[in-house]
Amino acid sequence: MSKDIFLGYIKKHIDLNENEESIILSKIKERKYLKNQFLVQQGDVCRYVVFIFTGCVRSYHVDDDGNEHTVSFSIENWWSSDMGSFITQKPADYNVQCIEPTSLIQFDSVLMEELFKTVPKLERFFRIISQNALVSAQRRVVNTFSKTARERFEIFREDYPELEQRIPQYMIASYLGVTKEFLSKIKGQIARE
Amino acid sequence: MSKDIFLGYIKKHIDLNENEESIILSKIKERKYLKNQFLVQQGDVCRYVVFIFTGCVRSYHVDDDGNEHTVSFSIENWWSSDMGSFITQKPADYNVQCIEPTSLIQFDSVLMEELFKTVPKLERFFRIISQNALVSAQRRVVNTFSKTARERFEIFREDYPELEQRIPQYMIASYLGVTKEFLSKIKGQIARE
DNA sequence: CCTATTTCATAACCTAGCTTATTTTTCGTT
DNA sequence: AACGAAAAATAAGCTAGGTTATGAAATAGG
Repeated sequence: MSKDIFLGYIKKHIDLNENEESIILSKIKERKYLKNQFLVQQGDVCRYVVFIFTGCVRSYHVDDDGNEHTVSFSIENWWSSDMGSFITQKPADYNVQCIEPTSLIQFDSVLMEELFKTVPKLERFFRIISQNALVSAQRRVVNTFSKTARERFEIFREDYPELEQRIPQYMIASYLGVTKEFLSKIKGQIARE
Repeated sequence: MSKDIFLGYIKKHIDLNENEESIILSKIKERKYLKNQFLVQQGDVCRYVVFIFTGCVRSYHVDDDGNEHTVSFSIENWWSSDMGSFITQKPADYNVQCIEPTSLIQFDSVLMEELFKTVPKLERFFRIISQNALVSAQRRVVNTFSKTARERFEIFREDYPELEQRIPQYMIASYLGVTKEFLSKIKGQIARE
Protein backbone atom coordinates (compact mmCIF):
# COMPACT_ATOMS: atom_id res chain seq x y z
CA MET A 1 0.00 0.00 0.00
CA SER A 2 1.25 3.46 -0.79
CA LYS A 3 1.73 4.54 2.82
CA ASP A 4 4.28 1.77 3.15
CA ILE A 5 6.26 3.35 0.34
CA PHE A 6 6.49 6.41 2.51
CA LEU A 7 7.73 4.44 5.52
CA GLY A 8 10.24 2.65 3.35
CA TYR A 9 11.51 5.97 2.11
CA ILE A 10 11.99 7.30 5.63
CA LYS A 11 13.76 4.11 6.66
CA LYS A 12 16.36 4.64 4.00
CA HIS A 13 17.63 7.49 6.14
CA ILE A 14 16.73 6.65 9.75
CA ASP A 15 15.61 3.60 11.76
CA LEU A 16 12.04 3.38 13.01
CA ASN A 17 10.66 0.94 15.57
CA GLU A 18 7.18 -0.54 15.20
CA ASN A 19 5.63 1.94 17.55
CA GLU A 20 7.00 4.88 15.64
CA GLU A 21 5.86 3.35 12.37
CA SER A 22 2.32 2.96 13.57
CA ILE A 23 2.20 6.50 14.95
CA ILE A 24 3.24 7.82 11.57
CA LEU A 25 0.81 5.59 9.69
CA SER A 26 -2.04 6.68 11.91
CA LYS A 27 -1.49 10.34 11.17
CA ILE A 28 -1.09 10.46 7.43
CA LYS A 29 -3.62 10.08 4.67
CA GLU A 30 -3.50 10.02 0.92
CA ARG A 31 -4.92 12.81 -1.20
CA LYS A 32 -5.35 13.10 -4.94
CA TYR A 33 -5.01 16.08 -7.26
CA LEU A 34 -5.94 16.44 -10.90
CA LYS A 35 -3.59 17.55 -13.62
CA ASN A 36 -3.09 21.35 -13.58
CA GLN A 37 -4.33 21.82 -10.03
CA PHE A 38 -2.26 24.07 -7.80
CA LEU A 39 -0.93 23.00 -4.41
CA VAL A 40 0.10 26.61 -3.82
CA GLN A 41 -0.12 29.74 -5.90
CA GLN A 42 2.50 32.45 -5.84
CA GLY A 43 1.33 35.13 -3.41
CA ASP A 44 -0.70 32.77 -1.21
CA VAL A 45 0.73 31.35 1.98
CA CYS A 46 1.93 27.80 1.51
CA ARG A 47 0.11 25.51 3.94
CA TYR A 48 1.57 22.14 3.04
CA VAL A 49 4.67 20.13 2.49
CA VAL A 50 3.80 17.11 0.38
CA PHE A 51 5.28 13.69 -0.27
CA ILE A 52 4.42 12.32 -3.69
CA PHE A 53 3.30 8.72 -4.32
CA THR A 54 2.55 9.01 -8.01
CA GLY A 55 2.42 11.86 -10.48
CA CYS A 56 4.55 14.92 -11.01
CA VAL A 57 4.59 18.40 -9.55
CA ARG A 58 6.41 21.52 -10.72
CA SER A 59 7.47 24.53 -8.62
CA TYR A 60 8.01 27.70 -10.59
CA HIS A 61 8.33 31.41 -10.14
CA VAL A 62 6.76 33.94 -12.48
CA ASP A 63 8.90 37.07 -12.67
CA ASP A 64 7.93 40.69 -13.29
CA ASP A 65 8.19 40.22 -17.05
CA GLY A 66 5.86 37.24 -16.92
CA ASN A 67 8.57 34.69 -17.56
CA GLU A 68 8.42 31.35 -15.76
CA HIS A 69 11.43 29.90 -13.93
CA THR A 70 11.18 26.31 -12.79
CA VAL A 71 12.72 25.66 -9.38
CA SER A 72 12.07 21.92 -9.28
CA PHE A 73 10.20 18.95 -10.63
CA SER A 74 9.07 16.48 -7.99
CA ILE A 75 8.05 12.94 -8.86
CA GLU A 76 7.44 9.59 -7.13
CA ASN A 77 9.01 9.36 -3.67
CA TRP A 78 10.02 12.95 -3.43
CA TRP A 79 8.96 16.11 -1.62
CA SER A 80 7.50 19.36 -2.76
CA SER A 81 6.52 22.67 -1.22
CA ASP A 82 7.35 26.34 -1.15
CA MET A 83 9.53 25.76 1.89
CA GLY A 84 10.27 29.44 2.45
CA SER A 85 6.60 30.30 2.61
CA PHE A 86 5.74 27.21 4.65
CA ILE A 87 8.32 28.06 7.31
CA THR A 88 7.71 31.79 7.54
CA GLN A 89 3.99 31.79 6.66
CA LYS A 90 4.66 34.64 4.26
CA PRO A 91 3.34 34.79 0.67
CA ALA A 92 4.79 32.11 -1.58
CA ASP A 93 7.41 32.94 -4.20
CA TYR A 94 6.44 29.92 -6.24
CA ASN A 95 3.54 28.22 -7.88
CA VAL A 96 3.39 24.53 -7.12
CA GLN A 97 1.31 22.82 -9.75
CA CYS A 98 0.55 19.23 -10.72
CA ILE A 99 1.59 18.48 -14.26
CA GLU A 100 0.13 14.98 -14.00
CA PRO A 101 -2.68 13.54 -11.90
CA THR A 102 -0.93 13.20 -8.58
CA SER A 103 -1.43 11.26 -5.38
CA LEU A 104 0.40 12.45 -2.28
CA ILE A 105 0.49 12.97 1.49
CA GLN A 106 -0.08 16.48 2.66
CA PHE A 107 1.61 17.74 5.85
CA ASP A 108 0.40 20.98 7.36
CA SER A 109 2.46 22.70 10.05
CA VAL A 110 0.31 21.38 12.90
CA LEU A 111 0.70 17.80 11.71
CA MET A 112 4.38 18.39 11.14
CA GLU A 113 5.03 19.64 14.67
CA GLU A 114 2.88 16.84 16.07
CA LEU A 115 4.99 14.30 14.25
CA PHE A 116 8.21 15.94 15.41
CA LYS A 117 6.93 15.82 18.98
CA THR A 118 5.82 12.20 18.95
CA VAL A 119 8.63 10.88 16.74
CA PRO A 120 11.59 13.20 17.36
CA LYS A 121 13.77 11.13 15.06
CA LEU A 122 11.90 12.71 12.19
CA GLU A 123 13.82 15.91 12.89
CA ARG A 124 16.91 13.99 11.92
CA PHE A 125 15.20 12.64 8.84
CA PHE A 126 14.21 16.08 7.64
CA ARG A 127 17.62 17.45 8.50
CA ILE A 128 19.22 14.88 6.21
CA ILE A 129 16.68 15.46 3.45
CA SER A 130 17.15 19.22 3.65
CA GLN A 131 20.92 18.97 3.59
CA ASN A 132 20.80 16.79 0.50
CA ALA A 133 18.48 19.25 -1.19
CA LEU A 134 20.80 22.09 -0.27
CA VAL A 135 23.78 20.30 -1.76
CA SER A 136 22.02 19.83 -5.07
CA ALA A 137 20.72 23.40 -5.14
CA GLN A 138 24.27 24.67 -4.69
CA ARG A 139 25.51 22.36 -7.39
CA ARG A 140 22.86 23.75 -9.67
CA VAL A 141 24.07 27.31 -9.05
CA VAL A 142 27.62 26.32 -9.94
CA ASN A 143 26.50 24.43 -13.04
CA THR A 144 24.51 27.43 -14.19
CA PHE A 145 27.69 29.51 -14.02
CA SER A 146 30.21 27.01 -15.32
CA LYS A 147 28.37 25.03 -18.00
CA THR A 148 26.77 25.96 -21.30
CA ALA A 149 23.03 25.50 -21.82
CA ARG A 150 23.73 22.41 -23.88
CA GLU A 151 25.87 20.88 -21.15
CA ARG A 152 23.18 21.61 -18.58
CA PHE A 153 20.62 19.93 -20.80
CA GLU A 154 22.79 16.85 -21.12
CA ILE A 155 23.29 16.76 -17.36
CA PHE A 156 19.52 17.05 -16.91
CA ARG A 157 18.99 14.09 -19.23
CA GLU A 158 21.50 12.00 -17.31
CA ASP A 159 20.20 12.97 -13.88
CA TYR A 160 16.52 12.45 -14.76
CA PRO A 161 16.38 10.07 -17.72
CA GLU A 162 12.63 9.34 -17.57
CA LEU A 163 11.59 12.89 -16.91
CA GLU A 164 12.19 14.30 -20.37
CA GLN A 165 9.36 12.21 -21.78
CA ARG A 166 6.89 13.27 -19.12
CA ILE A 167 7.40 17.01 -19.17
CA PRO A 168 6.71 19.60 -21.88
CA GLN A 169 9.88 20.95 -23.39
CA TYR A 170 9.23 24.58 -22.50
CA MET A 171 9.19 23.60 -18.83
CA ILE A 172 12.55 21.91 -19.18
CA ALA A 173 13.86 25.06 -20.83
CA SER A 174 12.63 27.13 -17.89
CA TYR A 175 14.37 24.71 -15.53
CA LEU A 176 17.64 25.00 -17.43
CA GLY A 177 17.41 28.78 -17.50
CA VAL A 178 17.05 29.22 -21.27
CA THR A 179 14.21 30.14 -23.63
CA LYS A 180 12.15 27.40 -25.25
CA GLU A 181 13.42 28.55 -28.64
CA PHE A 182 17.01 28.07 -27.63
CA LEU A 183 16.40 24.63 -26.14
CA SER A 184 14.72 23.68 -29.38
CA LYS A 185 17.82 24.85 -31.25
CA ILE A 186 20.04 22.76 -28.99
CA LYS A 187 17.93 19.66 -29.62
CA GLY A 188 18.18 20.33 -33.33
CA GLN A 189 21.96 20.51 -33.08
CA ILE A 190 22.19 17.29 -31.08
CA ALA A 191 19.88 15.48 -33.49
CA ARG A 192 21.94 16.59 -36.50
CA GLU A 193 25.10 14.96 -35.11
CA MET B 1 33.22 34.96 25.53
CA SER B 2 32.91 33.76 21.97
CA LYS B 3 31.46 30.37 22.84
CA ASP B 4 28.49 32.19 24.29
CA ILE B 5 27.89 33.81 20.94
CA PHE B 6 27.47 30.33 19.58
CA LEU B 7 24.96 29.35 22.27
CA GLY B 8 23.07 32.57 21.71
CA TYR B 9 22.90 31.78 18.01
CA ILE B 10 21.49 28.31 18.65
CA LYS B 11 18.96 29.71 21.08
CA LYS B 12 17.53 31.94 18.40
CA HIS B 13 16.14 28.78 16.86
CA ILE B 14 15.60 26.29 19.70
CA ASP B 15 15.43 26.35 23.50
CA LEU B 16 18.26 24.87 25.54
CA ASN B 17 18.25 24.08 29.26
CA GLU B 18 21.35 24.63 31.39
CA ASN B 19 22.42 21.03 31.21
CA GLU B 20 22.30 21.04 27.43
CA GLU B 21 24.18 24.29 27.31
CA SER B 22 26.99 22.97 29.46
CA ILE B 23 27.25 19.77 27.43
CA ILE B 24 27.66 21.81 24.29
CA LEU B 25 30.15 24.19 25.88
CA SER B 26 32.23 21.30 27.16
CA LYS B 27 32.61 19.80 23.71
CA ILE B 28 33.52 22.73 21.54
CA LYS B 29 36.72 24.68 21.29
CA GLU B 30 37.88 27.68 19.34
CA ARG B 31 40.39 27.43 16.54
CA LYS B 32 42.12 30.13 14.53
CA TYR B 33 43.10 30.24 10.87
CA LEU B 34 45.28 32.73 9.02
CA LYS B 35 44.23 34.63 5.94
CA ASN B 36 44.43 32.42 2.83
CA GLN B 37 44.46 29.14 4.73
CA PHE B 38 42.20 26.42 3.40
CA LEU B 39 39.63 24.61 5.52
CA VAL B 40 39.12 22.17 2.66
CA GLN B 41 40.59 21.90 -0.79
CA GLN B 42 38.63 20.70 -3.78
CA GLY B 43 39.36 16.99 -4.22
CA ASP B 44 40.06 16.31 -0.54
CA VAL B 45 37.41 14.89 1.74
CA CYS B 46 35.83 17.59 3.87
CA ARG B 47 36.26 16.73 7.55
CA TYR B 48 34.61 19.69 9.22
CA VAL B 49 31.58 21.87 9.44
CA VAL B 50 32.58 25.16 11.01
CA PHE B 51 30.81 27.96 12.85
CA ILE B 52 32.53 31.31 12.45
CA PHE B 53 33.13 33.75 15.32
CA THR B 54 35.12 36.36 13.45
CA GLY B 55 36.59 36.59 9.98
CA CYS B 56 35.35 35.55 6.57
CA VAL B 57 35.44 32.34 4.59
CA ARG B 58 34.73 31.73 0.92
CA SER B 59 33.57 28.47 -0.71
CA TYR B 60 34.30 28.23 -4.41
CA HIS B 61 34.53 25.71 -7.19
CA VAL B 62 37.23 25.76 -9.84
CA ASP B 63 35.87 24.42 -13.12
CA ASP B 64 37.63 22.58 -15.96
CA ASP B 65 38.59 25.85 -17.61
CA GLY B 66 40.17 27.12 -14.42
CA ASN B 67 37.43 29.61 -13.69
CA GLU B 68 36.36 30.18 -10.09
CA HIS B 69 32.70 30.12 -9.03
CA THR B 70 31.90 31.32 -5.54
CA VAL B 71 29.21 29.31 -3.80
CA SER B 72 29.09 31.33 -0.60
CA PHE B 73 30.74 33.84 1.67
CA SER B 74 30.44 33.04 5.37
CA ILE B 75 31.04 35.65 8.05
CA GLU B 76 30.43 36.16 11.78
CA ASN B 77 27.77 33.86 13.21
CA TRP B 78 27.39 31.72 10.18
CA TRP B 79 28.30 28.23 8.98
CA SER B 80 30.61 26.94 6.36
CA SER B 81 31.60 23.59 4.89
CA ASP B 82 31.47 21.51 1.77
CA MET B 83 28.33 19.84 3.05
CA GLY B 84 28.11 17.36 0.19
CA SER B 85 31.58 16.07 0.87
CA PHE B 86 31.12 16.15 4.64
CA ILE B 87 27.98 14.01 4.46
CA THR B 88 29.15 11.51 1.88
CA GLN B 89 32.87 11.54 2.69
CA LYS B 90 33.57 11.85 -1.02
CA PRO B 91 36.05 14.34 -2.53
CA ALA B 92 34.99 17.96 -2.09
CA ASP B 93 33.63 19.98 -5.01
CA TYR B 94 34.68 23.20 -3.35
CA ASN B 95 37.62 25.01 -1.88
CA VAL B 96 36.84 26.58 1.45
CA GLN B 97 39.35 29.31 2.15
CA CYS B 98 39.73 32.06 4.72
CA ILE B 99 39.83 35.47 3.11
CA GLU B 100 40.47 37.09 6.49
CA PRO B 101 42.11 35.81 9.67
CA THR B 102 39.29 33.70 11.05
CA SER B 103 38.32 32.24 14.40
CA LEU B 104 35.79 29.44 14.45
CA ILE B 105 34.51 26.19 15.94
CA GLN B 106 35.27 23.07 14.00
CA PHE B 107 32.84 20.12 14.09
CA ASP B 108 34.02 16.79 12.75
CA SER B 109 31.50 14.02 12.10
CA VAL B 110 32.30 12.20 15.34
CA LEU B 111 31.72 15.32 17.41
CA MET B 112 28.61 16.07 15.40
CA GLU B 113 27.02 12.67 16.03
CA GLU B 114 28.04 12.84 19.67
CA LEU B 115 26.26 16.16 20.01
CA PHE B 116 23.19 14.82 18.24
CA LYS B 117 23.14 11.88 20.62
CA THR B 118 23.56 13.88 23.82
CA VAL B 119 21.46 16.88 22.75
CA PRO B 120 18.93 15.53 20.24
CA LYS B 121 17.33 18.95 19.94
CA LEU B 122 20.31 19.93 17.84
CA GLU B 123 18.86 17.81 15.05
CA ARG B 124 15.99 20.27 15.01
CA PHE B 125 18.38 23.18 15.05
CA PHE B 126 20.30 21.90 12.06
CA ARG B 127 17.11 21.01 10.26
CA ILE B 128 15.96 24.61 10.55
CA ILE B 129 19.35 25.99 9.52
CA SER B 130 19.50 23.68 6.52
CA GLN B 131 16.00 24.53 5.40
CA ASN B 132 16.78 28.23 5.55
CA ALA B 133 19.94 27.70 3.55
CA LEU B 134 17.98 25.68 0.99
CA VAL B 135 15.44 28.45 0.61
CA SER B 136 18.10 31.02 -0.13
CA ALA B 137 19.96 28.71 -2.52
CA GLN B 138 16.76 28.23 -4.50
CA ARG B 139 16.11 31.95 -4.52
CA ARG B 140 19.60 32.43 -5.90
CA VAL B 141 18.89 30.03 -8.76
CA VAL B 142 15.76 31.95 -9.67
CA ASN B 143 17.52 35.30 -9.43
CA THR B 144 20.28 34.05 -11.69
CA PHE B 145 17.67 33.24 -14.32
CA SER B 146 15.34 36.19 -13.91
CA LYS B 147 17.61 39.16 -13.12
CA THR B 148 20.36 40.91 -15.03
CA ALA B 149 23.92 40.95 -13.68
CA ARG B 150 23.42 44.52 -12.55
CA GLU B 151 20.25 43.66 -10.67
CA ARG B 152 21.97 40.74 -8.98
CA PHE B 153 24.80 43.04 -7.94
CA GLU B 154 22.35 45.51 -6.43
CA ILE B 155 20.60 42.70 -4.59
CA PHE B 156 23.95 41.51 -3.29
CA ARG B 157 24.71 45.01 -1.99
CA GLU B 158 21.38 45.19 -0.22
CA ASP B 159 21.56 41.70 1.24
CA TYR B 160 25.17 42.04 2.45
CA PRO B 161 25.89 45.77 2.83
CA GLU B 162 29.15 45.43 4.76
CA LEU B 163 30.52 42.61 2.70
CA GLU B 164 31.40 44.57 -0.42
CA GLN B 165 34.13 46.45 1.46
CA ARG B 166 35.70 43.30 2.86
CA ILE B 167 35.91 41.19 -0.28
CA PRO B 168 37.93 41.66 -3.47
CA GLN B 169 35.78 42.59 -6.39
CA TYR B 170 36.73 39.63 -8.55
CA MET B 171 35.34 37.31 -5.87
CA ILE B 172 32.05 39.18 -5.87
CA ALA B 173 31.97 38.83 -9.66
CA SER B 174 32.47 35.08 -9.34
CA TYR B 175 29.62 34.97 -6.81
CA LEU B 176 27.30 36.85 -9.15
CA GLY B 177 28.21 34.62 -12.06
CA VAL B 178 29.92 37.25 -14.23
CA THR B 179 33.50 38.05 -15.18
CA LYS B 180 35.46 40.59 -13.17
CA GLU B 181 35.67 42.79 -16.25
CA PHE B 182 31.92 42.91 -16.61
CA LEU B 183 31.35 43.69 -12.94
CA SER B 184 33.84 46.51 -13.29
CA LYS B 185 31.84 47.83 -16.22
CA ILE B 186 28.63 47.66 -14.20
CA LYS B 187 30.22 49.64 -11.38
CA GLY B 188 31.38 52.21 -13.90
CA GLN B 189 27.84 52.56 -15.22
CA ILE B 190 26.37 52.94 -11.75
CA ALA B 191 29.00 55.51 -10.77
CA ARG B 192 28.33 57.56 -13.89
CA GLU B 193 24.65 58.00 -13.01
C1' DC C 1 -13.17 12.15 -36.07
C1' DC C 2 -12.59 17.20 -36.20
C1' DT C 3 -11.30 21.43 -34.57
C1' DA C 4 -8.98 24.56 -31.30
C1' DT C 5 -5.35 25.16 -28.55
C1' DT C 6 -0.90 24.17 -26.96
C1' DT C 7 3.58 22.89 -27.97
C1' DC C 8 7.59 22.64 -30.93
C1' DA C 9 10.80 23.87 -34.91
C1' DT C 10 13.15 27.07 -37.61
C1' DA C 11 15.33 31.26 -38.84
C1' DA C 12 16.82 36.24 -39.04
C1' DC C 13 18.30 39.63 -36.30
C1' DC C 14 19.74 41.60 -31.73
C1' DT C 15 22.22 42.25 -27.02
C1' DA C 16 24.12 41.05 -22.46
C1' DG C 17 27.94 39.48 -21.11
C1' DC C 18 32.69 37.23 -22.44
C1' DT C 19 37.58 37.52 -24.35
C1' DT C 20 41.69 39.56 -24.92
C1' DA C 21 44.69 43.24 -24.23
C1' DT C 22 46.53 47.43 -22.11
C1' DT C 23 46.76 50.76 -18.36
C1' DT C 24 46.10 52.36 -13.79
C1' DT C 25 45.46 51.74 -8.95
C1' DT C 26 45.95 49.49 -4.66
C1' DC C 27 48.34 46.84 -1.33
C1' DG C 28 51.62 43.97 1.01
C1' DT C 29 56.56 43.56 1.76
C1' DT C 30 61.08 45.15 2.54
C1' DA D 1 59.55 55.22 0.98
C1' DA D 2 59.86 52.25 -2.72
C1' DC D 3 59.17 48.27 -5.26
C1' DG D 4 56.68 44.26 -7.05
C1' DA D 5 52.50 41.84 -7.24
C1' DA D 6 47.77 41.66 -7.13
C1' DA D 7 43.48 44.02 -8.14
C1' DA D 8 40.71 47.09 -10.76
C1' DA D 9 39.44 50.06 -14.86
C1' DT D 10 38.75 50.58 -19.62
C1' DA D 11 37.90 49.37 -24.27
C1' DA D 12 37.42 46.84 -28.90
C1' DG D 13 35.69 42.92 -30.89
C1' DC D 14 33.13 38.48 -30.35
C1' DT D 15 29.55 34.74 -29.13
C1' DA D 16 26.01 32.35 -26.46
C1' DG D 17 21.75 32.95 -25.94
C1' DG D 18 17.46 36.16 -26.39
C1' DT D 19 13.64 38.26 -29.33
C1' DT D 20 10.39 38.28 -32.72
C1' DA D 21 7.91 36.04 -36.17
C1' DT D 22 5.91 32.23 -38.76
C1' DG D 23 4.53 27.67 -39.68
C1' DA D 24 4.18 22.79 -38.53
C1' DA D 25 2.99 19.19 -35.37
C1' DA D 26 1.02 17.29 -31.54
C1' DT D 27 -2.88 17.06 -27.88
C1' DA D 28 -7.13 17.57 -25.75
C1' DG D 29 -11.94 18.21 -25.70
C1' DG D 30 -16.37 17.85 -27.85
